[in-house]
Amino acid sequence: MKLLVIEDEAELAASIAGYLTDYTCETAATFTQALEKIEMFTYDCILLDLTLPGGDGLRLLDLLKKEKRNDGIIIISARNAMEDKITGLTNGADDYIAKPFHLPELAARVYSVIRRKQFSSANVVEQHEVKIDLLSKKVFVEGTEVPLTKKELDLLLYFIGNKNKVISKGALAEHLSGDMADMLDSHAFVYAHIKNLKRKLTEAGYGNYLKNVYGTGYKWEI
Amino acid sequence: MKLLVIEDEAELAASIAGYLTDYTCETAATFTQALEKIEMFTYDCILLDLTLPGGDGLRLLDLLKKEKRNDGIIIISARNAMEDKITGLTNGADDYIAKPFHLPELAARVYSVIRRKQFSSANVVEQHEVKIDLLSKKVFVEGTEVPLTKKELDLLLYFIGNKNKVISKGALAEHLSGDMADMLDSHAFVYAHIKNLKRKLTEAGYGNYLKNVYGTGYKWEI
DNA sequence: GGGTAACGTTATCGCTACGTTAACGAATGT
DNA sequence: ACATTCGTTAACGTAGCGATAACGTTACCC
Repeated sequence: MKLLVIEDEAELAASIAGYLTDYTCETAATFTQALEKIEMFTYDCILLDLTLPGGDGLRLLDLLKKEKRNDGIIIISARNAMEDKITGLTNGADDYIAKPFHLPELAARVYSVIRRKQFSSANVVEQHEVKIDLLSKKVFVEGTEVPLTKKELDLLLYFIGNKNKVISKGALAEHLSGDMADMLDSHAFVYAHIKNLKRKLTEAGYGNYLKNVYGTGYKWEI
Repeated sequence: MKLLVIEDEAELAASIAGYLTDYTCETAATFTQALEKIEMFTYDCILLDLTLPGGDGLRLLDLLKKEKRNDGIIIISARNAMEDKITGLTNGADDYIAKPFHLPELAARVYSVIRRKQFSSANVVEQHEVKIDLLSKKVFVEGTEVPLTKKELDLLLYFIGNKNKVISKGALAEHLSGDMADMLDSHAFVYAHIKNLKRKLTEAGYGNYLKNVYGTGYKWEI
């Protein structure tokens, strides 16, 4: 899996590349640099920062679509630039994430975009003894169905997409509620969903792979 | 059941193939590739994108009809290209779907085309204890007729064509009204038709296979 | 190593969003 | 004009959500 991170803030680009270790990440810091890479290679997913020095990021998007490329595209942009969001998505971007964002959140979106792209093989997600049918929204542990609520399934997919990485409670809260503000809030409700997810999985005979990291967050350790 | 997806956007072709798991899907990305496949094999249904690189999609349609082939044909084309729709249908296509479309919608049309072809004389769809005569638009459960309205029948066929897949209320609303905008609206009317369909089927002694998935949609689980 | 404070776990519960159902006026077709 | 069907509305039932509080754990400090 190959990713291209088009981002002029070197620090941010580096942390993204460092976080998404399941993928091979390349980076581009300027418009021309990005153009060169895009014309040279294809990527499974392209992270595109719209505020790019040396050219408008949307022009890159247009280019990709005009060439009928099927690289997945996730727009990265400043928090309140809502117009960008709309323009970006109608122009063919697959997803959008607002700065500042949290890396697990980004990872989940990248995972989701890539999964959507390969709809054929990935409408069933398998991880160890867990099988998730994304079309019927059913979850199986060793063949027996485990009924999960929407939020529990959301959590499970989030963890599987970020396996072996510690996710902060705040990031989880934000992902579940879809609300940026929840990053700062109490997060207490996350406990409830984590608890229920763990309980349902263990009751179905699945080992406890969802572990707490004291003072930091949770991780799905496989 | 064999399908041919003639579509140059690889991502879209993959999504279609991945969604229509009840059929064996082959894909063709160019005019010549499509031509080769068509001349080599016959298909139960051919999905034909008219905006095809390397030749006009309508020429493929003409070819199929000149050879008196009876592969079912569904035209895929850009949303507002209404002339295509008319030309396509008068030239012998069996159905038409506008881009961008939703996969359940496509599945329903594929299902419908194949059934129509397969039972061109009898024209009967059977699913479990449900029997649908598409010509007289009559529905039978274990031999006794169940009078359904147009929308209820439409719903039933939609669900049968997308069995075991969760369909969002929005997609159902859009399918029933034929209006893209209904994807976002209140969808309240969907409740009414679902309720009536369920009532009529259960009153006729049919098990309840139409299930709600909380916060997500409905599915026909068989 | 006890004490303590911060963090994590778990069960309970009211609230809200969602879904169900029935009734009715609007729209449609014959 | 009539009957049928459609989609809106409102009242009701329910599942899941997230807050709360009581209880366990972990880490840290002396």
